[in-house]
Amino acid sequence: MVRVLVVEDEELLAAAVADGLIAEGFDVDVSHDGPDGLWRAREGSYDAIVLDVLLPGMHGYRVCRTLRDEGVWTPILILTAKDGEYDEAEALDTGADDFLSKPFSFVVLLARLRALIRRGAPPRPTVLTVGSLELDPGARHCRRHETDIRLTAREFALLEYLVRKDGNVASKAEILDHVWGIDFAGDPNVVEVYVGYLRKKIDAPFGVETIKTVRGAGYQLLPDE
Amino acid sequence: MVRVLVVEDEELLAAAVADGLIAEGFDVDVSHDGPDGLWRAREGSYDAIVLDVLLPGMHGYRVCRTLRDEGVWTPILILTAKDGEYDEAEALDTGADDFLSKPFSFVVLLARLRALIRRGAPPRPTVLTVGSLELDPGARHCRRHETDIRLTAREFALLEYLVRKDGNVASKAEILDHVWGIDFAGDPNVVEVYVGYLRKKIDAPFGVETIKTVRGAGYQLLPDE
DNA sequence: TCAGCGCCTGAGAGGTGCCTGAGCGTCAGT
DNA sequence: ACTGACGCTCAGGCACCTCTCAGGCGCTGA
Repeated sequence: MVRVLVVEDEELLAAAVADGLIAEGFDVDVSHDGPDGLWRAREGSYDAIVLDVLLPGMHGYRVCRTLRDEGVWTPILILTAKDGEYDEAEALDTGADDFLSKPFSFVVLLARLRALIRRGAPPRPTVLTVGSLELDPGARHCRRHETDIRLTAREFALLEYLVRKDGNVASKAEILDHVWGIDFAGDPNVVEVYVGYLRKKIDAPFGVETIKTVRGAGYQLLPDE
Repeated sequence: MVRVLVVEDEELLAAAVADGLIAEGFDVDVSHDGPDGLWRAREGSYDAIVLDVLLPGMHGYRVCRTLRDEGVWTPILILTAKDGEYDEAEALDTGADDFLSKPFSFVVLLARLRALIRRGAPPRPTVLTVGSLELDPGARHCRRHETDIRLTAREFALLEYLVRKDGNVASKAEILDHVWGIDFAGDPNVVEVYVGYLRKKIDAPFGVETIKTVRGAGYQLLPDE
């Protein structure tokens, strides 16, 4: 079963596209605004996404860019009403895979969508590095200096968050929100505890100190070399 | 060095495109007719091909189709003077990866070409392999070390999904969505049970452990050698 | 120098996720 | 109807993970 997500706020157009795709044998979900589309797309279980640029709540380009930044590489086809050439270039630069300007014919949409799905989500070099530390969120691998490091789910999530902060300081509240979830009601001390676990695994064995405590502000991950 | 082949018979246009691409740092070869373009493209050492449809000697669509039939999956961008919508669909169906109708702007060509190259040539093997494990989705065959392995439909679907993940971790929810279908309402424990079945069939008899459990994240299939 | 606060850490209880064997219903072939 | 293969559910058990707690350390400002 091929699953497609259609993110489009114009009810009529969304319904038309969805019906057409369903008639072609696709399994279609429809979302009507940016944040909701982003949320669904994040689940990562779609084979392709049709994304409008003018969306309530969040611009299509931002949805696209956000997904790519989070390591979601589901093929994305951007729909836009503008047809200036630079828009097209811009769309592709945000990490979209294809582009179609309204008004478009359903036949073209279908052909392009099929081409995207046939091609599939390309395996990208998703490995994040900070100094000698390498993190592969897809494969859930972590290594430093050719040495594999075993991390638990929480440890990995925390480290990934710090890595994506790219050297900036992450406050404890921020970490709690993103790694533990906004509904976490427990002791904020967990963060300190888990930072401790991480230091024991990714710093201490290598004689480095890359997770720095910024007293009163939070934590930051710095390169070791 | 990124190598691009431009197959275009109009001298002026070919020169303009080639010069522009060279200025952008690409290594460009130009071919002026169909058979010659096909011949060069067959060498397979290009990262992308820009292909006109109206060519002396051989139509661009035939060049494209022939290459695909021969197993050459270099990304191809088709250029055409016609702009009827069905032409576009047709171009993509011959196995092209993208499509641009003349007149086009160089900025767009560049953006699209970059997108194609970034994406790379999608590997389309009929037989998937992970280490010594071979999987033929078409024939529904599975073997390891010359030994045929009998799998049930579900087991095969699950294994195929894991293989296609290419070493990345597949979460249980994701597996349920793709292998059992999004409307599956039963016990998520089935995944664990079927992973157990697979391990008994493809790992245990060969003394290897290729299906790894990533606690809190999912499962991943790794090569055995 | 001292008080106070923020951070670190070791120990441990409790919980969750995962594995497995047993067993039931269904369907196709005999 | 019998048999076997298949798909799935269920419950027990284990290992590991997650989080709490409390004592102690060290930085900071008065």
